[in-house]
Amino acid sequence: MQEQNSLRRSNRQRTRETKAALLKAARKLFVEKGYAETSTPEIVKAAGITRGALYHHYTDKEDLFRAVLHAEHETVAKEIKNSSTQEQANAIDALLLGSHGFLNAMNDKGRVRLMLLDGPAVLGRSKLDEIDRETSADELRIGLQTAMEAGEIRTLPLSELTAQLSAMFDRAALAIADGDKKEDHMKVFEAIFESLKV
Amino acid sequence: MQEQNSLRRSNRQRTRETKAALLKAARKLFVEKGYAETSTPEIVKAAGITRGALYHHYTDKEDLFRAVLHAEHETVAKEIKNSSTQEQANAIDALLLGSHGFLNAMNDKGRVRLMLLDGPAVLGRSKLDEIDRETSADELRIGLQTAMEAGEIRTLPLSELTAQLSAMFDRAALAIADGDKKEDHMKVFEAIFESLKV
DNA sequence: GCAATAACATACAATCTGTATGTAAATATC
DNA sequence: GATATTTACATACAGATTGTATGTTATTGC
Repeated sequence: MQEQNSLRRSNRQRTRETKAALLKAARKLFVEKGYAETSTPEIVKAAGITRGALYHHYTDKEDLFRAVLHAEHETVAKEIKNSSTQEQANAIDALLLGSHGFLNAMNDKGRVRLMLLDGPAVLGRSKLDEIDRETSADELRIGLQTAMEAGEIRTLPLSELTAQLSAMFDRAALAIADGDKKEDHMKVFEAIFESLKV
Repeated sequence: MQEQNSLRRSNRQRTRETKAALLKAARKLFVEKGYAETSTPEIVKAAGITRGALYHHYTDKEDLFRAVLHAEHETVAKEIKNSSTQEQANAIDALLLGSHGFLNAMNDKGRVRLMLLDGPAVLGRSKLDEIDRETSADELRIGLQTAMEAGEIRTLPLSELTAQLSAMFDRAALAIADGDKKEDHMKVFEAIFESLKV
């Protein structure tokens, strides 16, 4: 005698809803208090489920964190994409526009903590970079590569240049979320991008 | 009837020795396993004391970590200083030499983890930057400032430039400790430093 | 309709952290 | 130089957290 009421959901739907609630609650708490200070009992309470469900869908707390970060990277990638709809004529302008988009998307203390402080410490840079490649499609690297091949910017070790520029973006985002002026950081970017010209 | 044997130590000496043993054991474990995975029982066991002593000398685990990081930053600052004994004629060369020194000093996976991954996550960038100012005397910033004032390099927002260059150094150190070639990162540095010329 | 499995909930064992309390050694005081 | 006070610990404890083991209920495959 099964309950044939409105609560009936397929397994796929149940999983989807549970995971969604879990991710939402976890993101909120990770953002507010950081990874280490957020407990799984807190998370599941906020999500309206139990720890049993959490450990059914994710292998451990770190795995849940990884899922949250993955979604966050996707969101940021999307926001950046939306912010710069039109194609840019040259590489430098594209870089500048991308920087603006990134800094705007990252202008959030919690998000910065999630992605730039806890992320590397909890998952390590390599796993983090992997998420980044998956979600952002390695946009910066590709952009630099095409610009290099087109002779628009100097030929330099691609991976290393990408890593270092990316590090600059991250640090700027961190500083801006902490009160720095976006414009001042952009001035530095402009100078450095300018210098990449052949 | 006091024990007048060789074990008699002044309080100052007791404290010094206990703290030293604690710092040494803690550093080793933090480097090997990271902050979160290292427990205080482990640390005190390795140091040959008890948790009571730890909590007597440091307010909590984070405070001990801060002390470890402080010492580490001092060591690195010293290593860099030693590596570049002679004064450089111009700002760019000084930057290049400093970069070499930094990357050499940081060529250690554990040290990188300690200072560049766990450090920011556990203490936050602001506290970390404070340690850096205390130990390195803000060398990079001063160097850039004098170079700027001497008209050797472009005038740009000083703090922001310092932060971004520092971020590049850090990321390069991280990547090199992870297997990247130092030379490739140096090529990028060279290009960017070159571009700072007026 | 029943077996098998997925999606949970509950209970448990092993830590870990910070604190409270107790003790011995060193130092200040008279 | 004996005693009081403070410092430097050690031990014991309370609360909380993590991952796992074990149940239970709902869904799905046959």
